[in-house]
Amino acid sequence: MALDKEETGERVLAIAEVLLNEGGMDNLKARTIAEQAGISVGSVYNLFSDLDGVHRAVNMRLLDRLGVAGAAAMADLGRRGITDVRQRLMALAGAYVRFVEAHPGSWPALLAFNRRRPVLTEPDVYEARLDQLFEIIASVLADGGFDLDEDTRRIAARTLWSSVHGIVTSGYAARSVRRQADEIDRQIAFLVGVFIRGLERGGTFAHAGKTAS
Amino acid sequence: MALDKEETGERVLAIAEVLLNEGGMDNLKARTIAEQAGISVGSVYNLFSDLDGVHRAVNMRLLDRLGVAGAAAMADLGRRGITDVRQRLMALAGAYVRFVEAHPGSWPALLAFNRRRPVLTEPDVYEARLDQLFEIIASVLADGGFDLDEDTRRIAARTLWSSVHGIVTSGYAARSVRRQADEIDRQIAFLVGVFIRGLERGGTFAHAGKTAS
DNA sequence: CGCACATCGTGAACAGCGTTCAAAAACCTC
DNA sequence: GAGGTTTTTGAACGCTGTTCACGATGTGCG
Repeated sequence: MALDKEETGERVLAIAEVLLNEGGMDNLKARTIAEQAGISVGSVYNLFSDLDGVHRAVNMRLLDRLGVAGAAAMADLGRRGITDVRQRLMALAGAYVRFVEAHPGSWPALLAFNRRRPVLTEPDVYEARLDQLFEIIASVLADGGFDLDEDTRRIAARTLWSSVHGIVTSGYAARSVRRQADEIDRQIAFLVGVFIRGLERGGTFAHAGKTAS
Repeated sequence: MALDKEETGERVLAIAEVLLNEGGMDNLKARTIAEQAGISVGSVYNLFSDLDGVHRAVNMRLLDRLGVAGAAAMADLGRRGITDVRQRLMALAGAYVRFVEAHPGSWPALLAFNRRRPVLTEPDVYEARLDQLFEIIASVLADGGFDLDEDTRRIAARTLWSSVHGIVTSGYAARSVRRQADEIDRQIAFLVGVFIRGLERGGTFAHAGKTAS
């Protein structure tokens, strides 16, 4: 008819993302996509192998957008001449919080998706996009004058990311909706504060992970 | 027949947990439960309102077991006369890691379940069980000689929990299966180390969560 | 014991889902 | 326009959660 294959694919992805965002994973239905895109069910399976394929593609877009958000937050601070480590880390965390808030259904769906398909979905692509974020965090830490070797910086960056991620996801699974934002902000501020203080003290962090048997 | 209602319910829950643990949420099917429990599909709906109801009940058992695991880890250390904060926090984190490893399907299913049903499932019961864990962490912090007021201790405990939780969940969604355990252990050790150092420095942690607009 | 009533277990039936695939339509190429 | 190729279609299949009339099973009472 009018649109070529790629264009229709983009439209399907846009529709799929809205569906995911509004109703979570359960809301991503082949028939709904087809109807809203003005194509038949079969055509959806012509463009993508699976509904999982559609979901994967949406997830890629989300990860890209998250990377852009993080880089933009850093660029913004750079433009304003802010180099304070705390402010930069808080800005990154804030960018993540805003990103999650802007994607209330599709981001949880991404997390649930990864949980459902353990390692079957080549994680290379996923991890590559996440590495971009780790790089940003690591570079902030590198500029903080903490005297960390590269390996420690790598662990520190990933630990920070995982922690913020945990705070946000635990926070949104918590009780009242009103207190969520407050609780998340406080925990993030606390985490960043403690983290910076801890790093400033220097010393080695290489302790074996083994715990009581 | 032979078993009374409650007993059959327990059997259903045991079967449901095995199903969840082996195949995740998708593996919890009414017909499978009925077949394995030797009852009819309708009877499942007689014992529980929904499949969600079954899942909720399984989740309660999991949370109880997690609480027991945490308390047991503390009791073990107490029995051995270990009062070092680092060791106690590492033991708690280790207990959580082992718990997640022991429930490779049902624990992710619990997390995904909470994500799917935002606040509809009265969170009171969930939160009450989690509060038990926060209490344990907070009491460890209280014994650490950190000079924290109660509110700060509360935030610190929840932040620690959320962070460890984030590390574990991010870790198991990562690339190679072999490196997962190592990466998780290293991040946890790093987090606990930095946290303790940061707390030891004292000072106030009350910074507004507001970031760059 | 017999009868009425309540309770409970049953599985066929329904609506909805992801996915497939023979056929139809559309599109090329000569 | 004919012949061949590609794309689109939607009916059909097997599976899912959930329901509900029906029959079985218990329970209380005269």
